[in-house]
Amino acid sequence: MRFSEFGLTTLKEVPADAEIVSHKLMLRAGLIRRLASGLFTWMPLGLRVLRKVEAVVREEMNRAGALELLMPAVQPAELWQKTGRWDQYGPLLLRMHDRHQREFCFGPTHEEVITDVASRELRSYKQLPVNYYQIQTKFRDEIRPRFGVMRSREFIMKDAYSFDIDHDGLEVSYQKMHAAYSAIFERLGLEFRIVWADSGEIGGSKSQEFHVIADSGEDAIAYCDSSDFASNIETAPTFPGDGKRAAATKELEKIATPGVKTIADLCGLLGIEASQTIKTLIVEGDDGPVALVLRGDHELNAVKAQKLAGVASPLTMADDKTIREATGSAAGSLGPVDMDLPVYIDHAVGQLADFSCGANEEGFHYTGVNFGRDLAEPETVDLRNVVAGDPAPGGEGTLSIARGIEVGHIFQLGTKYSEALGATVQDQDGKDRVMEMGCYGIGITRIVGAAIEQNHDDNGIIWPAPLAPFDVVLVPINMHRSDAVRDAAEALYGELTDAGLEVLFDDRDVRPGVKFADAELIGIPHRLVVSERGLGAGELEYRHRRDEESRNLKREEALKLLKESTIS
RNA sequence: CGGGGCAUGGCGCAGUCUGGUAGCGCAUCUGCUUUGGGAGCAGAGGGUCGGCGGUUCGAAUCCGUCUGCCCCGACCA
Repeated sequence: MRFSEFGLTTLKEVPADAEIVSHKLMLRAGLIRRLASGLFTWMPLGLRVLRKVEAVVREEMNRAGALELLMPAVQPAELWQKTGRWDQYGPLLLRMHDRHQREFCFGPTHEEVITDVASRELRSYKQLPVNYYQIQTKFRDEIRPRFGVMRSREFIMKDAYSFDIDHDGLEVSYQKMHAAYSAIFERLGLEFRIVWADSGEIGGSKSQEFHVIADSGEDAIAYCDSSDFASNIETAPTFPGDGKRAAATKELEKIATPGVKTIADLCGLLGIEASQTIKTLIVEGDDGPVALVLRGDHELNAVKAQKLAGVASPLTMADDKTIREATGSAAGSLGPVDMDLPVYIDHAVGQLADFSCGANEEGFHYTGVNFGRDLAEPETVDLRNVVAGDPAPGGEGTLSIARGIEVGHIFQLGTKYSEALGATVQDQDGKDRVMEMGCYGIGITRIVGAAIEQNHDDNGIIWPAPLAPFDVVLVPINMHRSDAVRDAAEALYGELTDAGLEVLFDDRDVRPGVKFADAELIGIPHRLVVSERGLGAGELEYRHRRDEESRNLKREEALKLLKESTIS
């Protein structure tokens, strides 16, 4: 491709709305342009990268025996009503009407449609197992689209769905996808981690996420430094303490704490650590409000809390009025002592002695609170997010926390959808059996952003070879004044292209600095410079995007190196 | 959806408080010079200042209202 014909516009300055580095670089390098909130056009350069991701995903899915098909993006409401998700999905689902006022949605995912397809297509256990996949545009009307392509409303997903006769079969299909996903992210050159996850809205039992490790990631993941345990922080468990609680040394004392509203206020006033305080949160419950009690320095885990008996799901914090009616006090002065509500106490709180908490009276707190004396001995539950240093499951090692970008997710769905939509096959005995399903997603567009988060420097993007929009950028110096340079560059362009390399030939009549800056910004792995100086010595200048320095190579050496390093 | 902020040539911003002929940088176009790390000089084009309504002799500026966008919280590939 000749740069002069490629229509690429790069930016020196970044639009003010870009927050994270991948978003900025994607705009500056001309990969994407924004149309509206959460909607992006993939410009020619960006589309080349997107196609590379798709190609790798497609190859590995095919290798794993999955069958590509393509379902409609627009789906009839009836299917969603049958599975109950028409009502459950809420505003995330983009709904619309056709001219006959029939209801449709723009598919945010395709469990309903694929299960309908499978129920019509699959008759016999002999047709199983089968795994259908597609690469397609989805739409989710996200509450808050952000970070460019990382969390857009319209995005491209590879979604796959497996059908098996029984759970053992599902396990096999699931493990195949586990292996295929690992192969995909390996090939894409990404540093990733597989973590246990909550299956959330989609439903089902077993579920794992594939995270690209990056500080800008929206998810926190907990992993063990001495075992292979890794989990989304949503589901990483905490454990009851060893029961060795310190003995009470202080008397219960009620003290005036005017104006104290937060844990930080309380610690400041009393000169104690947050870990010696507890906080009491009031949430909506099935039969009135419920109190959740955590150590002052810990965070509530919503996924865990909403699974507790009597707690409303999704988790909803009670409003001020409800709190006042239920406790007689305002948030900021709450505590479990003499609290007349169902109370759940976190494991870590059960380990405390001589702690401080609100007195359920505005402007007053207790200090020297102890279980077994001021409060009943607690039955504790797992309520909080793990923190670095917590013990890992299995009893060995401790947890560390990292940030991750979720680029893939695999689920064992079981029969939730096949049951609802009557997707059955006949087994060996001629009896109808509901098929066991798995579903497997990869965020194609998100991968592009995630790859940049992991591979960039101050000058721009550094594409891993399998994602690069071009293999080589060919930079002639002063080509428009030197016939020798022009001829040499044209010849190289032809030769490299004929050898099957994807070459970006920067034939623009601009100063060398501009070409170098653009080449680095858009992140082409190999750079070959043709200059009069080098030609005199029979040499070309080669530099890899990751190299510090360039080196001079004989023409034939350079060609050989390029041809060898880009064989895929 | 709750809380905060922003909206002025393609992009980044100033001007708004204190109403009086819309400005700067980048980008674009023309010419000359320059040519190994985002060139210099000279010139040019491009904005009904987000929409609507109001106050005023006069509104980018004041008031009202609507819309869009961004950031912080609950969702997910």
